Amino acid sequence: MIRQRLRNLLTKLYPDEDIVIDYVPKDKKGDYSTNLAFKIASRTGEKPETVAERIAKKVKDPLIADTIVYPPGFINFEISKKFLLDSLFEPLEINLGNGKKVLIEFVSVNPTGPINIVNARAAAIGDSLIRVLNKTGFKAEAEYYINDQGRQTDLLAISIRERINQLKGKKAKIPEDGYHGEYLIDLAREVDSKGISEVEEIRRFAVNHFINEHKNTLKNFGVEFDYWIRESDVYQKGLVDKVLKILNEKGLTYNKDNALFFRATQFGDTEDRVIITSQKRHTYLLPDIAYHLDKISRGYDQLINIWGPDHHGYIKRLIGGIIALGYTNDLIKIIIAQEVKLKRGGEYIKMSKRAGTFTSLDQLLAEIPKDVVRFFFLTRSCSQHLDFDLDLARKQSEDNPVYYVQYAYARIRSIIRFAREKGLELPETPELSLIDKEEEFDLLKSILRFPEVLEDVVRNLDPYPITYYLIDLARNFHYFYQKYRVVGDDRKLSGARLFLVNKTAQTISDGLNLIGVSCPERM
RNA sequence: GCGCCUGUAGCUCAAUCGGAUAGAGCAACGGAUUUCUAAUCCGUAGGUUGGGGGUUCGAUUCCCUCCAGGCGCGCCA
Repeated sequence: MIRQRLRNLLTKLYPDEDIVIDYVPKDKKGDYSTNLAFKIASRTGEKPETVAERIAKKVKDPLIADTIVYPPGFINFEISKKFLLDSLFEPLEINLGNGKKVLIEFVSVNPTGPINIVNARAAAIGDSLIRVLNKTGFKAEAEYYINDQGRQTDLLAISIRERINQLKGKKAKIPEDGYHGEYLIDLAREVDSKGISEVEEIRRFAVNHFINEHKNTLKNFGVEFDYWIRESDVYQKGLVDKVLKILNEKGLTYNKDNALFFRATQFGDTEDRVIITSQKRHTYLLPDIAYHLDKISRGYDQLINIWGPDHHGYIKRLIGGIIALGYTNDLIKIIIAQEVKLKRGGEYIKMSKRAGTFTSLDQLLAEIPKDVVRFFFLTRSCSQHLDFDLDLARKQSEDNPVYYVQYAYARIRSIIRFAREKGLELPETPELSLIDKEEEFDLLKSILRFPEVLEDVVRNLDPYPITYYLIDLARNFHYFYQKYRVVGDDRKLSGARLFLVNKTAQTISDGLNLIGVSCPERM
């Protein structure tokens, strides 16, 4: 990684400085730059340019072909062409994780209805993060948590029972805070045909039904989980009682109004939280803390949860619970994936699973190709709101940038097939010194930035820069392709270029794979 | 009221930890193919980065304030 090498170089010279390496704008000389001179000058009171000149003289490495100081104090490094060309031979190996074990829990939709579009965004983000982490030396696993106990599944079962009554023409009333979606009618029919009528049994059947449905939907979306953990498992392991005992012993609970409160305010929450209601029912928080204790005891170095924005108020109390058990708060990191707003007919749709007004991922995938959806979700940072206009989705899908990227790949594969027809195979030892055009080097530099993009993704735990990177890489290829031929009369030059574009295709393929998008050989 | 997120070209969005003259795509207009895929490329046009103040050598980025929008604030999850 070139950026890292430059960083190490400067860190050796200035061990106390936090070295930041940036890219140089296209109209300036050089490839990478640092603002180090500004930082030092602001402390010493010198002119940044003077400091920059001094630093520039000290930095020497075969990697650097030239060092240019730009007023008012930027130091730009031009990377040696030989180094750039030699880098093409190196396989992509990035170790940022050192085998660190990471568990990402995401989607975790309640088994009370289909997966909706908002959940799908989290699925795209989480799955991509897993892939990137595993590519960069972490050992990352994906987990899906199922709330198969508690009030929501009670309401589900009762709602289904009432739908059955309705089907039979009996008097039926779905509870106001129950599930009113029409998707339960078919399920009610199925439950009834199996002769199931007791609420507890309905619950069990319905929960399993939705878990299977979620598995299938996610599989169609290209997302697979290593573990499916049920809330009931957490109870069976006795972890809920254990957590309750610990919290009680530490004096972190108290009784008030017939309910048991957890002293969440001691951990920065705005108020203490009920963990056992006056009806002697556990709130979600208690088994959830227990569930996280389970995760921790399975030996992970880092836990990551991806939640929707409606849960942000929940962060303090959960992390509070984890700290209360004696762990540090940096063990867990919670990513809030901002909302997806659905638009139809120019108007926003208010989505609610309980009211039954939402669009499911299955419905979306029936309309829009998976590749387009996944790419689209990752063109926004996690923290950005995202508008999904269903009317325009189809139209937008046609000129979606994902095709721009895939097309570059397909073009290259076509070139490679063409070369083979002409008797030109991909050389193992190409004469890369024949590469000398500006467009060729722009493409080459773009390829070499890939690991740096992954480094950014890991640092911010946000995969969206990959899509922008791939568009840029594809663009650099298309520019090159437009101006120069790969397969021509000069076999050595053709071989070198074939090597370069093949590396491009590999990088595109790697990148698309990291965001769960396919890579067609022909388009 | 409190908390979180957002406001950048006509539209959808970038701008990497505070860097250099704020960039792409779409839409509009004008061009490019005897040769490896035209789902491509070139050109033209498009901006008071919501307003104001502050910190800084430097602010789309950080702080304050105001305006506008979304979401959350339960003994539901």
